[in-house]
Amino acid sequence: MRLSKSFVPTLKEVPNDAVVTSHILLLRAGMIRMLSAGIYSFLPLGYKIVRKVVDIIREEMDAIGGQEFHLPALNPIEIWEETGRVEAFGDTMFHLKNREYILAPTHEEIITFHARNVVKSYKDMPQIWYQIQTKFRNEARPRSGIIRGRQFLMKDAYSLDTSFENLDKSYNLHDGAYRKIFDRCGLKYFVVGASSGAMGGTGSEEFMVKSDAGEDTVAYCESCGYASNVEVAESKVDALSRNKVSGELKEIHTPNVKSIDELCAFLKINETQCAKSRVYIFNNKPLLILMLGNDDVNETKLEKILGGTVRPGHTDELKELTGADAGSIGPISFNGKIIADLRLKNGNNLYSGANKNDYHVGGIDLMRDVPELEYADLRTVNAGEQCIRCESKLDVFSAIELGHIFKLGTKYSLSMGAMFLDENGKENPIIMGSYGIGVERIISCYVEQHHDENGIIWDKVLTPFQVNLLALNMKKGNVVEVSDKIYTELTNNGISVLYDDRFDAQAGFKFNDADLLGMPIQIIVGDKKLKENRVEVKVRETGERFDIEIEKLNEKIADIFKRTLYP
RNA sequence: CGGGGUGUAGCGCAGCCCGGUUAGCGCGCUUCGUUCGGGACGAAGAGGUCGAGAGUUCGAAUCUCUCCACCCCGACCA
Repeated sequence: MRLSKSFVPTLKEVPNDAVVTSHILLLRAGMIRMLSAGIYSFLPLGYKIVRKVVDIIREEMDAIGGQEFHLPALNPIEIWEETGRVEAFGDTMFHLKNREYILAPTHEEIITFHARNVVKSYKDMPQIWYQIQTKFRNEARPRSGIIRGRQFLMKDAYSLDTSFENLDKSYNLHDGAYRKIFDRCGLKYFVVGASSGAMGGTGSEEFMVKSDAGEDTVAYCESCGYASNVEVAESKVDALSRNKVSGELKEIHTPNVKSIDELCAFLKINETQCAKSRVYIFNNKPLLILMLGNDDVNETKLEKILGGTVRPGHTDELKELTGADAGSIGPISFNGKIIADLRLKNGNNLYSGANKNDYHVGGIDLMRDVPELEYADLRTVNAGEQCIRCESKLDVFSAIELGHIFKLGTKYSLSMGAMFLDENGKENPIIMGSYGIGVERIISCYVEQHHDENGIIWDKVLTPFQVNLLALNMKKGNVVEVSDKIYTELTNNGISVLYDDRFDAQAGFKFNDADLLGMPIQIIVGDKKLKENRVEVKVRETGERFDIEIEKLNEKIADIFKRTLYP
């Protein structure tokens, strides 16, 4: 492709609204442009990368027996009402104004719709159905360029099986395919145990890329490889040990003491002597959660235990429900259900709020003073705690979710009536799995992982063109002649070439654009070296430069490509 | 949805507090000339409903109100 005839609007300056590196570089390289918050156009160069990613995904999905569909993004709302997910998605789902349609945020319902009409016998399974298609989610806050958009490309796959054992097989096939896909794309990633959230189901794993731009938080153990989304992560922390003697309940005046730290400082006690209270609303009823010291409530764990969604109580509700403001709330005389974290189990001589502003209560014995108290693991894991498996120190960091695989089980088949007859003529629900990959996120993560101060560094797999040919001075006849010849020859040999043949652009301009765009090999044709019948070859990743005789150019390029740029 | 910020030429910004010629600067763009291997130089140009609407005023980019858009933090999120 001749750059002089192409639309590749590179930017020298960083657009004001871009903060995340991948966003900045993709904008500057003329690969994407924003239309509206969370809605992006791919320009020709960027779309070439999308197609490369999609091709890899397609190959690996086909390799595990996947069959590609193309399902409608425009869906009648009734199908979504069958599973109750219109409500579950809430405002995240786009609704049309002039017809009872929605824009699909995912496709479990549509797949199940087709499955129930067609898959009637155990002989019809297993099936793996997938598509690579645009999804719509009305994100309250899109961010980080194409990492979180309101419209985005997703590879979504669904498995249909006769049993949970067979679901495991389909799930493992996807696990393997996903690893191949991300490996081939040149990504460093890891796999973590995850929450299945609103998707429902019995098990799930996420494919994560470590990144400050990420919105998920991951706990990771370097020594044994334990990796888990903090939503479900566990660590080894000491529980309370019960004192032999329980003290008397006593109310203590604690003016202006709100946080656990303030309480400890005021009473000169340790935080492990404190029970922190958080009030949630579950099914319109108040729920008090007790945590040891400064431990944070993990709302995902809480919701899993309760089997429904909770919300933190509003400030004005707290006073009404407990008689006190946040900071003075506690379990004694609390009117409602109370659940305590396992670390507090059977603790005594504890301090907590008195449900009266500026007062705390000491000498609490949970066994004595909080009857019928339930315990559960409700903690959020912190960095530096011991790994649940090997007791080494856990690392906690941000990560971008690239893909997510779920064992759905029967959630959709039961609610939508997708049944089959087994070998004994007995009717059973289809056992389903669902598997997603964010296409734009692969690209963003790649750029996050492969760039330097000058721009993007593509390897030979995802790059929009394999070679960037720079004719340094188009006003010199010999430069044009040789460049044109190289361009034609390489193209005829099946090597894709972006040919910077811009007439007016100066050498420095072309060098900088080439580094920004990041094709793996640059061939630089300049008057100076042409006099010795040589051109320069530069490897973008390493910065290596070679002066090559024109006759040996093909050989050299083949040689460089033979080396795996990212092993 | 809560908090904070921004909106002036294609991009990056100044001007606004303290209202007053024809709204500036850098980059980019057009034309001509010079230059030509790391974002050149000179000269001459084009390009603006100052986010939108209403108000105050003799006069508004500037003050007031409403709305919109975008960014960041949080909440939420498969």
